[in-house]
Amino acid sequence: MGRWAPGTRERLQQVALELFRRDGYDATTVADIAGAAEVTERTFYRYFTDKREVLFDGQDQLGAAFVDGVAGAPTGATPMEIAAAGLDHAGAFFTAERRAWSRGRQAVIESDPALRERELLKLAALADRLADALRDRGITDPQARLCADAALSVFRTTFARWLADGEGRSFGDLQRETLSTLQSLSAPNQT
Amino acid sequence: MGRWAPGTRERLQQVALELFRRDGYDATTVADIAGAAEVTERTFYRYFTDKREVLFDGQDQLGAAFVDGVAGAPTGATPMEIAAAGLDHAGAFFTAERRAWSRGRQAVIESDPALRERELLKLAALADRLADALRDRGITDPQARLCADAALSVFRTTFARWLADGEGRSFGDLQRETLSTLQSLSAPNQT
DNA sequence: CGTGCGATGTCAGGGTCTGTCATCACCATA
DNA sequence: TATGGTGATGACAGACCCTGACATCGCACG
Repeated sequence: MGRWAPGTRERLQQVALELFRRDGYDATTVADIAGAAEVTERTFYRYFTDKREVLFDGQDQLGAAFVDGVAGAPTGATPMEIAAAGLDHAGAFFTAERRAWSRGRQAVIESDPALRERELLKLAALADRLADALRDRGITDPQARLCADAALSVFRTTFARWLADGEGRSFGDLQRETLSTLQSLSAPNQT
Repeated sequence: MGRWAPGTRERLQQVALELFRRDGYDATTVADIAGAAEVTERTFYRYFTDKREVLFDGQDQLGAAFVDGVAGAPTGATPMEIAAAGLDHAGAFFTAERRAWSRGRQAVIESDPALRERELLKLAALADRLADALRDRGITDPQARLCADAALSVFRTTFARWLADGEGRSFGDLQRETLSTLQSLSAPNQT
């Protein structure tokens, strides 16, 4: 391996987030980020395919958590229960310490349509992985996709609630609550 | 209104789709599209904010159909039934005659990640409109969002099945089938 | 016939992203 | 110590995307 200043990737990510928060995503050029991280613009593009991609990195672990949770679900469970096991397993990522950082990052993402677009693509990729894992559990195709989409919807909703929550409730608790809300959609509308 | 050759917008859209299919999205430049439509590149950007946007136009009508369907749903229905009314109403757009054109367009979209990204954004916007319509029907917020997402998942799945279907089944029939599949996700996994 | 207006053309320029080649630090080996 | 290989980085050049600013042209209206 090369022996240059290690952590170039992490430095770029950190600096990018700071600049985006301070000056806005659009007003920050890739040259700005690279300069602040003391590398060339060209080097930035060696680590990230995109200007946007610098904010979306490490979703692999989250996807793996989904898959692991699904694989570990008890046999004989309903499709939704299996997906719920994946959700529950992935929820461990969102600890109280990470919440402030997540909030800052999410504020940046929601400030620019291009970033929201990329976020949707990443979530779709997560849904694809989850659907694959469900198929491995014997769930056939229209069901696997619908179930994966529903699970990701629960995840997204929970994430938003977790960021907005002022009472320090845990991600897992919120997610179980959201999941039970989903189950009630075919019940008569509550007042 | 101006009196130049009318239909510039439509001409650009048609020409763009043809070029994308023939040469690929990435290999087609905006200058190519504009040239083929006999206008300037600058004019292209007066009609479409984006190179991608030329493929995504007229989703307003689809969103309006969702909203109308939701507004016309019977009172006392469950949230999911209300959303289903929106789905059913929107399904009328997808007639047998439009299927070949939809197939060609979808093939282009799926050929390039940037276009898939934009498609996801448009679908998310549809989900937002649907969620708003559900809130107007008195469905409160976590439910409205989950329900809208579930409905869009049904729509997406149905659309894919409709394009792939070789037996000429109608969009509406397929969508009702998909919807009932969704309802079965909390039932024991069928063999 | 002149004036106003809206669509288009023209031009300049910054930003994103890629290909290509040179350079440099480090490591292994003799 | 010297030498060569390897991988990360720098340095350009260039195509394409997209925008702002101003000029121009065709049509409508009085």
